[in-house]
Amino acid sequence: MEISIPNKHKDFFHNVYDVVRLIPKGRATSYGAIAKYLGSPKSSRMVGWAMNAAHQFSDVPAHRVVNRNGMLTGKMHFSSPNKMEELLRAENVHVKNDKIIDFKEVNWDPTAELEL
DNA sequence: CCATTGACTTAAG
DNA sequence: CCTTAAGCCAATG
Repeated sequence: MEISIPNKHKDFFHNVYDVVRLIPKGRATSYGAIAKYLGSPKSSRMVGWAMNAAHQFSDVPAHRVVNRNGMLTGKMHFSSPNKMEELLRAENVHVKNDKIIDFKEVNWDPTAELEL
């Protein structure tokens, strides 16, 4: 029987996964930052969609990807609604009221860090 | 093919 | 900082 892996080697999704894997521990980035790094600043939603499929990969720390406001918008998509928050907290990232405290300090911009 | 939805972003108040 | 409205793009029905 065939494996249910939806994709192969398109680009956007694969690209997103690569960037997310590069996010340092204890850091976080936003969907828009990734989208912008990929050349489509307006495709922030697509990044989120890609992350939804990213759960198939163990190397993609989706918990390090939050929205621009530092809010854990995707927490409900994890195995448990609290899983994302715990993962972040385990990396010394303080989360309060479903959003990252001092997000500006833990924010990791691929465009700046990777110096495209 | 058209309509709806969504792990978003930006702008305006 | 919070709310509302509009824009954007692909997947899904």
